Order: sequence, then structure tokens, then C-alpha cells
Amino acid sequence: MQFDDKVPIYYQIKNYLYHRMVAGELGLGEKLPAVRQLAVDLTVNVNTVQRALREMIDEGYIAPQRGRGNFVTQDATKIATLKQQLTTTYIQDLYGQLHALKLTDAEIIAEIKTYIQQRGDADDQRN
Amino acid sequence: MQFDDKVPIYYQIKNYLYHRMVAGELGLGEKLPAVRQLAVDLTVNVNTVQRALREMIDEGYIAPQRGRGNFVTQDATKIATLKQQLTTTYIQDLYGQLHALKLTDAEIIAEIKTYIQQRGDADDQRN
DNA sequence: ACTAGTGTTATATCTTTCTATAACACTATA
DNA sequence: TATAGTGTTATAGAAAGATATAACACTAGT
Repeated sequence: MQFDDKVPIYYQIKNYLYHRMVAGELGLGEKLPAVRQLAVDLTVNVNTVQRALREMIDEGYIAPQRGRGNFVTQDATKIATLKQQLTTTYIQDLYGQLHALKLTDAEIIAEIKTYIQQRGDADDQRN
Repeated sequence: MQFDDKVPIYYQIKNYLYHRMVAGELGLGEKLPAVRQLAVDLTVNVNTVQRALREMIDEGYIAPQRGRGNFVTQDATKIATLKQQLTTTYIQDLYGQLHALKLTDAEIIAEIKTYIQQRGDADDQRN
């Protein structure tokens, strides 16, 4: 995994894991890879992984079991809420940015549609 | 101005100034506020401002004149390109994030429209 | 009991960012 | 030629983030 050197790595790991949980790649109650394994996979120090997990545990998304592993919460509602929160936050950020660039609502939607359209075309060519 | 403590301040200042240039609040060839003034306005150290400006100068968006001030580039094309770059980058990021959350293209557009719609309603109530 | 696999914590060190403070260099104008 | 306004650079110290390395604590299976 490649990190953005403008943002703390532990923070990016946190978001990465949240994404995997929301996307269902890490299901409810599922055991996460061992911290040392995660550290190897992400080419990062154990303490850095631990820092990310620590915050996720404090926020209740992960339940640690000493000696056994870390497990995704069983709370489906919590994950669903997280998905909605992340979605809204991202959209809010984008809207704020583009609005600051003086794009109108219509222009914003148009730009996004154009981007997705072009992306689709590119996909067609690749496949 | 409030900063995100997850991203270097000098980097946020850079983006802030780019936004103002793209939005036309800082016109072509216009003189920027003095570095010390910017530092006061942003509640930040002069060196931090200077670090942001240094990169913008290296990238050719700002032309410094020792003893006189810093001036926005005269190159309209450069600013137009910047606007397009920023727009595309933001949209690309959003799309990548939401796609990672397993939202479909249609869902992405729908969520954005909903957000803008609700935002408009809120505006109506406020005004 | 031992061992392998796991989470947890600690220490020392390095790098980046930011700060306060100060000085230096140049321009324009009174 | 002063002086005020501007950019530029340097130094020393603080704080946050990462790293390598090591040790400790618990669980499960042999």
C-alpha cells in the first residue's frame, strides 16, 4: 500500500481498515490479520499499526482479544452508520472544495458526470 | 483560518492561496499580502508562510520581487490549467473513495445530488 | 509444561513540521 | 540618506510521527 506523505500513516491505516469494513471485505465479527502481519503487509512498524488499531478500538469498531486477535465489531448498525458518515464527509469535502473554486452546483454535477462518463469509456477500451 | 492538524500547515496555506487565485480573489499579477501580514492573518510563523510561498514560486504561480512583494503570475493559462487540475483531482479522489466503499456510479451521483438538494433547502430556510 | 501465535508496551533515535527570534537584503519615498 | 515596507535566511528548540528493537502478557494446542 502506498501512503500520502502529507498525512500521518497511522491515520491512513485507520481509514484503510474502515474502508475494508464498510466494503464488507472485513465482515462483522471477522478476525483481522495479526498486527505483526499487518505491519509486514503495509511495510510499517508494529507500533504504527497498533496506534491505528488503538483508536479504532476506542471508537468501538474493533474488539481486541488479548492473545487471540482483533475482531471487527458485531454491530451492523455501527458499520452502516460509518458508511453513511464517510460518504457524507467525502461529498461534503468535495462540494466545499469545488464551491471554493467558484463552481456552481450545476457545474459540479456536470463535472462529476463527465468524469464518470470518461472513466467508463476508458474501462471499455481496457476490457 | 482553521487548519486540519493531520496535514502540514504550509501545505494547507499553499492550497488556500491556490484556491483564492483560481477563484479570482487574487487576480493575475496582483500583489499578495506581505508575508508578515499573511503570518498574522493566518496566526502562523513567517517561516511557515515562506515555505508555502517558496513552493508556489518554484512552481511558477507566484513571482517574487525582493523588497516589493509577491505577485500572482500573469499567465492566465497557467491559472486555468490549475483550476482544471484541482477540480479533476478532487473529483477523482471522491470517486476513488466512494468506489472503495462499493458504491456504484449511479449511487455516487445520486448521493451527490441528494446532498446538493438538501443543502439548497437548508439555504432557503436560512435566508 | 512447552511452544507458537497473538496483543501490548517501552525505549531510544531519527525526521519533519512549526515556532520564536533575529538578522540581512532590497525598494520606494520623504 | 534615513526610514518604512517588503522578501529572505538562519538558528535553536519543541512537538508529532515513525522506526528498530525488545520485552511482557495472554491463549490455544501439543
